[in-house]
Order: sequence, then structure tokens, then C-alpha cells
Amino acid sequence: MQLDHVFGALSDATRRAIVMRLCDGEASVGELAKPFEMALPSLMKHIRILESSGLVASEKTGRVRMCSLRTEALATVEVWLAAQREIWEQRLDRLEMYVEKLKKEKKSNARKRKSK
Amino acid sequence: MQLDHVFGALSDATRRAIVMRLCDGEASVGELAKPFEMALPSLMKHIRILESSGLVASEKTGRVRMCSLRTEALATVEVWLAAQREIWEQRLDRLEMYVEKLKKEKKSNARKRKSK
DNA sequence: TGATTGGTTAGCCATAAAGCTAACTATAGT
DNA sequence: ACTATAGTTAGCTTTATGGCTAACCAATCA
Repeated sequence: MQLDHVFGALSDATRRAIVMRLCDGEASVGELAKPFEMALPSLMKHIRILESSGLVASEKTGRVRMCSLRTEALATVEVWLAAQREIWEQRLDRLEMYVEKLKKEKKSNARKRKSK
Repeated sequence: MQLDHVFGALSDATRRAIVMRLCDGEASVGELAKPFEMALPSLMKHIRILESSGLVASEKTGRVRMCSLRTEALATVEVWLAAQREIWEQRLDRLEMYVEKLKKEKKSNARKRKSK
């Protein structure tokens, strides 16, 4: 399961809505389709995309296919984002130090200028 | 800034690489382009997409455009994911309770069967 | 001022995405 | 057996995406 596909899957409002719906418990394709003004085949495509991204699993029993969330994929994305933010925050810390340094230099410049 | 666009922006490996590079500090368009075997205009498109998603900001001074990260967007996505996961975990808790219930029922059925 | 550098615009192409309808399969209910 | 239900397949359209080249500004630098 790749980041590309998970992010791609979540970049569509319909699919995010499906994910949100599935957070609330399993659902059949038909149940998932109800809230949307969309032909079934179109919705099925979304479900397939969600499946191939690893976000959703489904199993057919009889004539109904039940879909459920696989949260490992969600977790993967969270991990990636958190990692980026961490690096960023470290960088902000360094920036802060740099700004402090600049302030000090400014002060010393001011002193120099005064004393000139 | 909408979730659609942020997820969409992050669904491309090139753009994620740019974001990762920018975690490490500001960079000009040229600097960003170097690691990629890609014509400049193509890379510029990615930068624009990142900008319109709110993930990146840029400012042109002289003839060079500096790009930087705007982490609010990253945070937005993290919040969304965390919210989904929370709902999901609550659901798992409920599921666990349900499974416990099933177990008990099974036991009582077993007892019934034995006593039959 | 003339050449170089750094970015931008315009326009093209191939492929993928998101939707549709119509026709089909397979299970369940009567 | 017949009909209704639940998905599925196939095939079409429109629009978006990701890439390219070529030509074009606009700042520096020599």
C-alpha cells in the first residue's frame, strides 16, 4: 500500500464521505450509495479505488458486498504527516535560534552606530 | 484551503518530495528543481498546485522565487485523520463490547446444548 | 549594452479520473 | 419458475493531470 494511492483516494470528497460512513461501522455497497446522487457503477468505482488504496476491505456473501475500513492505511498517512511536521518543527526551533542571533547582532550594530 | 486540494497535492510523489525538501528550509524554484529529472515548467506546475492547496507559499524578489512551507494545511489534514481514527477507535471499542457479548452468549448456548 | 540566469507563458500530447447509460449475472423471495 | 434485488461489466464522454518543447520576459553580471 502506497502513500500515493492513499492520498489520492482521500482527495475526493465522495470517497472521504464513504470513509467517514465506514468509521461508523460496516456497510453494503447499496447502503453506501444511498446518500449520494450518483449511479451505482460510479460509486462502485470509488469503492474499488478505496480498496486498491488499502483503506477499505470488502467481502461478498450471497449477493451483497459488505465494506469495512482498514485503518492501517489511515495510520500510515498520519505517520507520514506527523514525521513531516516534526522535521518542520525542529526547523522552526533552529529558525528561532537564528532569529535570536540576528536580534543580538542588531543590538550590537546599534551600539556600534551609537558609538560612531 | 480545502481538504480536497491538500490531499490531492500530497497524492503525487514529486510534490511530497518538494514538501519534504521544504521541511528543511526555504528554497528557490531552481533549487527545488535540481533533484528532479523534469523540465522546469513541469516542476512549476507542481509548485503552483502546492501553493493553491495552501501547503506552500512563495514570494518573488528580483528574479528568484523563494518557496516555503505553510504547515497549517498539513495540520488540517492531520486533524481530519486523527478525527477519523478516533471515531474508528470508539467504534472498535463498541465492537469489542459486542464481541464480549457474543462470547457470553456462546457460552450460555454451549451450556444449554450440554444441558439438553 | 549584451549575454546569462531564473522563471514564466503558451500550447501540445497521452493518460487517467469521474461521471453516465445500458445490458448482464447471480442470489433471494413468492 | 418468475420476479425483484444487488452488484457488475462494458463502453462512452468530458475534464483534469503530468509531462514536454519552444519562445518569451526580466533581472544580474561582465
